[in-house]
Amino acid sequence: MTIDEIDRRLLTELQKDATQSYAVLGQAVGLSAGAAHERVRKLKAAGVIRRTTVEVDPAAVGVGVLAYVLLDTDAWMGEESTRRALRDIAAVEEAHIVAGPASVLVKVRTTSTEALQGTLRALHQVDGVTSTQTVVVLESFFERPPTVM
Amino acid sequence: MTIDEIDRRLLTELQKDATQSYAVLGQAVGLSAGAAHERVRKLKAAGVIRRTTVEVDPAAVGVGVLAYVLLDTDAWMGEESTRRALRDIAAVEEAHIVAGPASVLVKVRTTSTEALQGTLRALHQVDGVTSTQTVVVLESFFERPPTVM
DNA sequence: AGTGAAAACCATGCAAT
DNA sequence: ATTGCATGGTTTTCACT
Repeated sequence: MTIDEIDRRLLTELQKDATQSYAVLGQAVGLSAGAAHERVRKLKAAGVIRRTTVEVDPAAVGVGVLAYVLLDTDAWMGEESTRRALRDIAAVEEAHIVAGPASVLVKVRTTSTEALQGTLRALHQVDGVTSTQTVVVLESFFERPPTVM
Repeated sequence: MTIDEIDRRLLTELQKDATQSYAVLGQAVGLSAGAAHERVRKLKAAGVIRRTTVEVDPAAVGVGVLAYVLLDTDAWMGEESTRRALRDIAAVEEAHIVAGPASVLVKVRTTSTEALQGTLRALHQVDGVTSTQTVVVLESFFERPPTVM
């Protein structure tokens, strides 16, 4: 799908607040409500907008500990089984195959440092994982949606 | 704010799809539409729900390169000026103060590896930053919202 | 806190351009 | 592809429980 400047502005507006009416949204980008609606419909159909969701305060729902864990491995981790194993660990919020010394990077959120330890144990038990390096977050400056280029 | 089991289920439902009507949402948790609405209103007022937003496919909007960068520093980075300097770099999606060898971890998304290089230069120019270690993502397994505990 | 209903508002579909 | 309008559905409010 081809995205123009108006689409980009619509996406940025919706990232800020997806509860806006199409009338307001259209005004923000210089379009009628109907036209704004039609463009957003197409952005959803094309998968540019994956879903409408709520951003939850992690600490408020009991997951106040954040850490990034590098997984060193002795096997190729690009298989579906690896993906599933990581997805089944609820504390794992992101998982990426990375270039460089370690081969997998995961973002982990837990209720406590004790629970973090439990998650590290679970990560060690994933097939192919030989060791882990953990970076614990002390304070988050910000987490925001990707910039729409 | 105190969050009970019904709130947790509402939050999980809304993370999956925030366009659901309160009638459907209420049914999913065994509540009337009015009661579901009132609970969601309180969750928003208390800041448990930070905002309603759209999840955009990064590649579709031109930011297909993802990397994590560890910043080594020779000064305390917990100041507002540091926060601002990092926030002003559009490619920086997350920034955290971390324990361990490096003191700041940032998540970066760019249009190309050339643009990534430009972002690394910008990060080097932030006050206190002495060196950077970059981990480039080759493939993302998944990125999902935090689990509501 | 939850229910049920009324009123205002908005999304959605369509005819016209 | 955008506009303006009609309609059905949804949010929002309120009196009652």
